[in-house]
Amino acid sequence: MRNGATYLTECGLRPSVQRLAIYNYMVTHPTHPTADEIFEALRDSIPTLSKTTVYNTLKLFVAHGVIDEVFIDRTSERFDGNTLLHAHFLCNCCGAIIDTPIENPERVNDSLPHGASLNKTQLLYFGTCEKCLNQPNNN
Amino acid sequence: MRNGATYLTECGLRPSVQRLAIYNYMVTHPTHPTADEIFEALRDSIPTLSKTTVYNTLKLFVAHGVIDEVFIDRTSERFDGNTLLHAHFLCNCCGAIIDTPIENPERVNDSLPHGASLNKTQLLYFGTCEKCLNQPNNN
DNA sequence: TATAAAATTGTAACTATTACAAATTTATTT
DNA sequence: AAATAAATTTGTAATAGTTACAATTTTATA
Repeated sequence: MRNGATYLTECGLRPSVQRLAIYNYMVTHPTHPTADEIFEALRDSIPTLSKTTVYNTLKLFVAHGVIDEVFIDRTSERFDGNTLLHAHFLCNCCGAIIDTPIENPERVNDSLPHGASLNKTQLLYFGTCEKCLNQPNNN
Repeated sequence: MRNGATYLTECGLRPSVQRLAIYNYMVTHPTHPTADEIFEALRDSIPTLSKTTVYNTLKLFVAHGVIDEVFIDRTSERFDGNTLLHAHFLCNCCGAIIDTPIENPERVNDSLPHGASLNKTQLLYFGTCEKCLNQPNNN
């Protein structure tokens, strides 16, 4: 596992206590957490932590390519410590966001508009996950 | 072009003046408008129109499959009168949302999680459109 | 025509996010 | 080491999109 402080420094960001905690939370929780979830998770270990800091830091991380934002949930911003290309599946039943590898990554950007330059691709699926399908109550 | 009133009726929705106006706006404006844009565009012809009605109607349309919601813009809900599978490109420069055909539609759902059932797919691109690339000021 | 159901409306509330200025921490210079 | 400057964090208040809700209006049914 990559050293967080070193990595933030490499990305041009000073590895403050808050930034490091947020970064470490992201890489150890591949659950696409919201700012509020991160804030609640870290406030015990950093009692002075402000929610504004969490928002600012996440935005800063996205701007520096440290993390990604996933647009799969309109109710809250969701962040992803894994910046490598992969697809996301949102289960409409349990709300889980599941990562999946993209089967044909060399083809996923074939549908760009003519002449456009590309910064980011998101392949999003919405449906019901296997677990929920096997729980008869939920259907 | 499909008759709006007939289509709404087929979808189990009463074709009120408001619903018909919103539906007609959607099919004649493939710009992925927000609720507010639709409200502003229709308030002249329907002076009593309420923004709540626009929101409610759009949500109702989505629930009945009359239109889709596109998750490409986190600042506002964006709606799409074209419910056939296609990709979306958001230009970070001018804000335009461009439709593109999906080149290999038979492969776009290959990356589903194991055992999951699929309701909807969204293939989103973010970048700079050809027009903005050709305007040196913006780069 | 009377009654019931559906749809619309306006206001107020809600929630996620951002703006901003003050306070704190960290780095740099003297 | 002390003083100064820069960067970061913090808390509060504001913003904006969306929703809840109850009242009103419209449409359908009896």
